[in-house]
Amino acid sequence: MEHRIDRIKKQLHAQSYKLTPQREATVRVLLEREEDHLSAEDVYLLVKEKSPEIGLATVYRTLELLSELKIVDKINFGDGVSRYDLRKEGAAHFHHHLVCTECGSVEEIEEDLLEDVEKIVKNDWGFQVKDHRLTFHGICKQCQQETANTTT
Amino acid sequence: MEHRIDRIKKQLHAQSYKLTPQREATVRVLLEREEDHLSAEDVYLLVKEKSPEIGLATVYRTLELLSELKIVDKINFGDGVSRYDLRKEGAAHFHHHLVCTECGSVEEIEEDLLEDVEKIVKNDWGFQVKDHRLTFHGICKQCQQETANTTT
DNA sequence: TATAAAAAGATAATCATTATTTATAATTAA
DNA sequence: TTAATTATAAATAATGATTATCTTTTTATA
Ligand SMILES: [Mn+2]
Ligand SMILES: [Mn+2]
Ligand SMILES: [Zn+2]
Ligand SMILES: [Zn+2]
Repeated sequence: MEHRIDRIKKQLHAQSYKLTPQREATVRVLLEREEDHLSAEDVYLLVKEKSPEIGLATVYRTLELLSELKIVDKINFGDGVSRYDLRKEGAAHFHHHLVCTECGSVEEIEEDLLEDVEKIVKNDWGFQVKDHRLTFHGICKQCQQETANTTT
Repeated sequence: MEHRIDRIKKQLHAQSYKLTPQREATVRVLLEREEDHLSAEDVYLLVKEKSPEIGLATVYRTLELLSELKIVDKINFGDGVSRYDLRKEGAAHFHHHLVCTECGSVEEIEEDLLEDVEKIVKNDWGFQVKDHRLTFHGICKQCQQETANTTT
């Protein structure tokens, strides 16, 4: 945890931004809930638990800043709010998501899986890929099993 | 054009919805601007040119309905508005997009390209894929050339 | 034709996000 | 150190996309 915070601190300093107490509190929430996909409001409420004096606008500003620095990725699952997701340490690309249309669960895939596709995009379209967003919609393992059980 | 309209009419009827004049006008705009990625507001303004009496809420309702029937796909490029994209005829999955971070252009890829990835998702995660969203962010061919020209 | 249901129009309400304005904390120059 | 300068935060107003509501119109059905 402290190691990750230090790393992020350095990334901020490299662009001459400071890791203020409010920013640190926000980053800590993101680290603590790394496998979740929190909205700005979610982050705000969680930060408030430890730092009740923080303002919502500050959380928005911090998330915006962290997005610019590619420390977090902004993602949209189509439910009307943006969600913020810490980039995995040292990852060049954003990771992928499996969204279950039955139960709403979100699983993460850290493996790249797109090397071949990116080669095709490069060769056939002449497009130089910098990043990507890949989300699969479907039915998660658990929901499949539950359906199978109900049917039998 | 008329053929596509007929097809969509049947898809609506199959779910006991009607192709009202307002819905038809909306669908015609989507067909005429098939390679674009229009927001609800964009669609509204274009429909108004031919059918000035239509209301914005009706356009929203129609786009929502067409989304439910998988005639259009709702997509979000992170600029604060939802965009609506006609699904290619007979396509099982949504097509892919190349978004240029320099000029903002959006290219479409109709080829699937994800067969292998979906197999891995199925086998390794037990996730049954129903649909997907894949967007690459990067630099389009033209912008690359312009940069090259400027440099030389 | 009378009645019921579906859809549309008009517009108000909601709500996520952004902008603004004022206050506070950190840096820098004198 | 003290006085500017700058960066950041807090509070809150404004914006703008989307949704909800309420009334009217159109379409289907008895
Ligand atoms: Mn994630
Ligand atoms: Mn498209
Ligand atoms: Zn599930
Ligand atoms: Zn470009």
